[in-house]
Amino acid sequence: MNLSRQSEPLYRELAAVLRDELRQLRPGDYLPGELQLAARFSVNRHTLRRAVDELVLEGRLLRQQGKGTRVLAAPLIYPVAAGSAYSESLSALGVRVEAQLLERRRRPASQEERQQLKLAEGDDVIELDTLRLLDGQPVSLIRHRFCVTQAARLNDYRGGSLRQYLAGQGLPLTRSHSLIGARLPSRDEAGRLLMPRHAPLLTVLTLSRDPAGRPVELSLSLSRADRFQYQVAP
Amino acid sequence: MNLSRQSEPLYRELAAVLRDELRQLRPGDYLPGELQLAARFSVNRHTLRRAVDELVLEGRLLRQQGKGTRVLAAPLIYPVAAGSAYSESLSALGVRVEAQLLERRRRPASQEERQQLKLAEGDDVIELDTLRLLDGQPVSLIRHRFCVTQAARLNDYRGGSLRQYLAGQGLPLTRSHSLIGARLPSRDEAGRLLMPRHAPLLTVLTLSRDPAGRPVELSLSLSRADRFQYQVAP
DNA sequence: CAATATTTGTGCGTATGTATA
DNA sequence: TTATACATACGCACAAATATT
Repeated sequence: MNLSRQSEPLYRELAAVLRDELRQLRPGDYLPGELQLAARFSVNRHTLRRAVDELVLEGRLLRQQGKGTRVLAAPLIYPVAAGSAYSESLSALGVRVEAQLLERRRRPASQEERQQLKLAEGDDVIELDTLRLLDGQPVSLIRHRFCVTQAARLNDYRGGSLRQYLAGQGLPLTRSHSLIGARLPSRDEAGRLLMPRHAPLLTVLTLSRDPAGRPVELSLSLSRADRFQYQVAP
Repeated sequence: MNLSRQSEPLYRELAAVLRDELRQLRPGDYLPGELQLAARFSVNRHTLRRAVDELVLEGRLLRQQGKGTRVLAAPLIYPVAAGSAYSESLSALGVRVEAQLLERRRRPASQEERQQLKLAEGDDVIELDTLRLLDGQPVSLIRHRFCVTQAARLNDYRGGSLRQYLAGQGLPLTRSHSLIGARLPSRDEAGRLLMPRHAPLLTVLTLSRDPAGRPVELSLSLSRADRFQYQVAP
């Protein structure tokens, strides 16, 4: 096979060929070994690895030392309306929504938390970490922080829609404002979301208020940008 | 120098050392050459390059073939209110805002454009590409698409705030809804924004309407996520 | 202007370490 | 234990972009 195109380096030519061939494979399939592929294309293993690097960066492949290199599921975007609850708008689309409670902590509030939630120095916050799954695939990692005055209401929460649960407890929340950004995941976050470290996260920091307008919850959601977009509607 | 490694690979130890030393340098400074650095740490040039790769991935360094490797400016976040015009909210913060018109095209509308802008089959759109600079640094790449009926109004636009210009032409626009996501830049986009290919972009697709409520403009903005966050306020 | 040096980019070869089956 | 997979690290050579003489 002749990979002579001018101007493009060999490893990117290779990446293009592999990118194309990936479409013949199903998610979860393993790529042939690096030595085998390098031999097939008659290139050095380093060069083959560089080509594979490109596809890993693009989020198409997942490398696992000792096991092999797997094809990842094709990205799917689930638009989400900002105004409504997370779960409702999605289940309306026929998507299976799950939420797992990962951890529950109580600790002193940071300065930013005190400012946003109008807390006094020395106050504690309750922190809940949850993982959101859409159709069984992890999509968002959410860190909720509540005033400690709401602790009693949160005691029995075990999973599922947190906003629905709170509404049932007599505490309907409305979003007050959000700050949206993007960054790369930490090693830990990438692990929990089963994503490559090189694919971006969409970050949404939201302050929510109770019906009386008091700030109650500060949440930071980290979502796989290849599975998720955030919709702002009037 | 002994880079004792228990668990951490050499190139990441090196990256940590370099990351630390970068704080002594000013943005725009050049790093010593690769051969020089490799010699100083007594490692192979590949290993040194791999360490530098890490910092390039993190957006701290910019490589330029034939010139050298430069230290980039520390990330700065400019929150932007969704409701107001891009320029106003920023110049209020004392930031120098510029907009360059890169390109102007007229072409047939795509299906999505016809649907969003309520156009008929065969209608054309006017497409303007602009580059936004904050304090002289490129931050956003924006693609504006207008109904061809607005063509006359756009003829004299050469740069600066597009919304302000249009308001002056008797066409004040208001945002109707936005879809926010994140992805990695293409090679071309990264080049125009002077950013590494591995740092994420925040993408905002916005539909704007004229005072009568008619959809007039569809814009897609691509912003460096390390310089930009999007704020949604009520 | 041309020639040359410097700097990063690409590619090959080899060896060894580490995780997994 | 052994075999196989990916991970790290060394070496050398040349190409391409840029700067300098």
